[in-house]
Order: sequence, then C-alpha cells, then structure tokens
Amino acid sequence: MIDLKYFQANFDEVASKLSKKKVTTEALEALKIAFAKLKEANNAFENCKAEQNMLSKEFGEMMKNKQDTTELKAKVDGNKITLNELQEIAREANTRLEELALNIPNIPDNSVPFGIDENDNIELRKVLEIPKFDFKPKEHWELCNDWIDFERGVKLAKSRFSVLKGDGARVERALINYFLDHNRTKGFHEFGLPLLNNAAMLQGTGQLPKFEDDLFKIEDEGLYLIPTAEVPLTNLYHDEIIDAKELPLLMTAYTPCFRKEAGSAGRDTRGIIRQHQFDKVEMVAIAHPSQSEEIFEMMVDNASELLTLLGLPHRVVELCGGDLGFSAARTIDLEVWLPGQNQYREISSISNTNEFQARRAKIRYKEDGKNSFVHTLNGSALAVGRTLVAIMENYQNEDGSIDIPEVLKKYLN
RNA sequence: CGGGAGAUGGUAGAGCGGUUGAAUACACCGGUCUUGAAAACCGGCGAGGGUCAUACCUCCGGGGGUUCGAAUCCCCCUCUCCCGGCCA
Repeated sequence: MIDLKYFQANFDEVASKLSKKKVTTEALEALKIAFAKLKEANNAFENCKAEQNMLSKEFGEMMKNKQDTTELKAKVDGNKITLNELQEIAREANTRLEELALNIPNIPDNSVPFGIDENDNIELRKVLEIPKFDFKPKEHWELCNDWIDFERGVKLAKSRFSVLKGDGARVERALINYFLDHNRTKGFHEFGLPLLNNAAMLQGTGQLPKFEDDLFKIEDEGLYLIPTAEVPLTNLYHDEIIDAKELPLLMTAYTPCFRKEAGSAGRDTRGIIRQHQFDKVEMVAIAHPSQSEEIFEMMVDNASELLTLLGLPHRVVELCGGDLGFSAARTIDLEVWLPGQNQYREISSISNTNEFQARRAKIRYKEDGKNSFVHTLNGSALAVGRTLVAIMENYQNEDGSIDIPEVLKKYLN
C-alpha cells in the first residue's frame, strides 16, 4: 500500500514515478478523490458521533437525577438517524478507497531505469565464463530421463507437474540443504512454515486482491497455497511491533511453491522451468529503513555466491520500471546460463519493497517511543528446480551423463 | 467430527449496562539513591485516525443486533483450551 498522505501531498511526483509501472493518471485521480471523500465523510461522522456521545452523557445525568428525559430522548433519537446515515457514507467511502488503494502498485525507487519490459533491463555484470562444449549441449528435458519423469507427473496431477526420481530427487534435496546451510552462515534464521496461508497474509504481501487468479485456493477453508515462502516469512510479523534493537531480522526457509501460471499458456511448456509446483529456498529481511539498501546488496551477493560456488555462470540484471513486480520498489534478477537453451534464464529475483508490504501487513518497529513501518525485502536463494536444470545443462557430458558440482558432493556422500 | 469452557493492553488478570482506553501485578523505559549493581522510592508505559498543537473519533478476537448509552446483554463466525471419537 502506498502512503496515501504522501501521495495526496505529492500527487505529481508519485504519478510520474508510477508511470514507470504503467499506472495511469486516471487511476490515481480516482484514488485521490476517494481519499478526499473518505476524509470528508469521516469528519462528518465523527462530529455527529461526538454530539451523540455528549447527549448520552447528559441523558445519564438526568436519569440519575430522576429528571424528565422525554425532550432529550427525542433530540437524541433524531441525531441518531443522521448518525447512522453518516456512518454508512463513511463506510462506503472506506470500502471504495481500499478497493482502489490495494490495487495500486508500489512506487519504484528513483534509481529504477525507465523501460517497457525485460528487454529494457540493465545488465550490471556477468559472473563466471560461459562453458564451451565440443558437442551440441542438450536441453535438460533431452537429458537424463532417469532424473525427471514428466509423464507420470502429469498423470498424478495435470500438465506442469513432474516427478523427480533417483539422483534427480537426491540432487534436489542436496541443493536445498546446501542453500539453507549457506544462508545460515550469512545470519539467516531458518524456518519451517505452513504452506497454506489465509487471505489476510496474502493481502499483506501483495498477492491479494489483485492476483487471486494466480493462486491455488482451498475453497471451503479460505486458504491459499503459497506462491512463495515470502508470504509466510514476511507475515510472521504481521500486525506486530518490533523493537528497533532487534532489526534486521534475517530469515530463510525452504518450501514448495504453487502457482497457477494463468496467462503463461504456451510458455516453457517443456521441461521443469515453469511448473505449478516447484521448490524454492527464500530469504526475507525485515529491516530498519536505514539498513535496507545495504541488506538488499547483501542478499544479491549471497544469491550470486550460491551460483558461483556451484560453478554456474550467471549475470546480474537490474529490472526496469515496466518489468518490476507489483510490490517491488526495486528488483535485481539473477539469470543463470543454460547452455541447452543458449540463453540466460531467471533463477533468482531479489526485491526491496520498502514500506509497501509493511503498510499492508502492519509491520512496524518501535524506536524512541515512536512506531514506524519497517522495510521488507525478499529474494530467492535459490529456485531449486531451475538450479537443477542449470546443473544438468552446464555439467552435462557428451554421453548424456551429468557431473556433480563440488559443493554438493558432501551432501551426496 | 461430537460435548464443555473461554477469547480484555508485552504477560498475568479485574471489570458483567453509564463519563473505563480500561483496576491491579509483573515485565519494560526514565529518574533518585549507590563506587557499580540489586533492593527501595518517584515518574512513564497499547494501537490507529484527526489537529500546527489541543479538542475530538475508533479499537476490549471478527461481524451484526438491543439501548439515549455496551468490554459488559443477544445472535452469527473465527480461534484457543479441556473431554470423547478418528488419525499421521
């Protein structure tokens, strides 16, 4: 949620920044009007309510003194009718405002480059040389049929589900352990989390109400399968006030993630790049605003280091405004080299949402007796399935066998 | 899934229709005292909105109702605890 008071006072500035995210001025005008209306409606209601409270007290006094209250009763009853009307107006104004405000994305940082889509993203650096093959490298689905069983995954569920078996499953598990162990050395505390979260939590991190179609929902429970561990990790502190001395809170968790992938029909239909269910190890930081920049860089470096230690070539990319997600003020993606596809593919996305999620999820810190919103950050470290793909493609041999990266060997005996 | 009890500030725990945002205790923060600490004493100590600041408004799990007036009465929902069934 954007800061409405700031928005109101700095309309042009916010509108200009949000244009990077393709938010129209009309949408913002509507928000501005709704906000003004709410204030007006609240004002009217509160004044009337104050009057009512006063009359009520008076009534109590008269009762105590056994005075005649008929006249006052008539007055109070009359006021009550207007009071109820004003309350209804205020409620509607509030509903309307929320409807609009919850659908406005976060304001991009000043440093975010202008751009329409991923083609306008800016490559910051490349890490590790792209490997040379003296044969034509295969894509991961052409490789190693004994690691992934696509057909049976579809049989068990539907398309975009798959089964890992044997060494595939073991390498997957090794990766999870490697990621978590490594994150721990950077100060991240590990969590095991519910994979079903309620609507309030998903609204807190920004998936709801706008992106309901992307989520798997358990209808009769009002619960959603998490699309990322960012949701439960960040919301661990939902509606809490944290002592500033405790910040930053660094958290990590392995979870499966579930996404409907509505709207990506036809994209990445082969292989396990884009599945309805995939494993991910996530980092989340809850930070004091003064720390968030530094922590953001640390998280990017950490994810990059995970890839480097695996010997996987990758590049670091700053997202342009048009490619930024709903909640993000700034995002850096890590893209890993896939020799079979002959291109870089996203394997991690690290975002700073500043106060955006904190406002929605009411996560505050207390410092010198004052409460303020924290900054929340999140990033993959790393997407496990895609790392598996990267290993398969980068470590493949001509005979189709796959070598194991050095750092994983201790996890595989 | 069936039966019972309950949901109040960081925690414990009063309040059961009237000026109570809420006693009390503990925790916590500041001060006095002390070489320092502890103890003792004094003071502060929920959140949101509103205002230059006050006024003022909202919140006692959530929603609705009764009433001039509700933390207090009624209804629904959610959650927690205890008993029974089922089960990893």
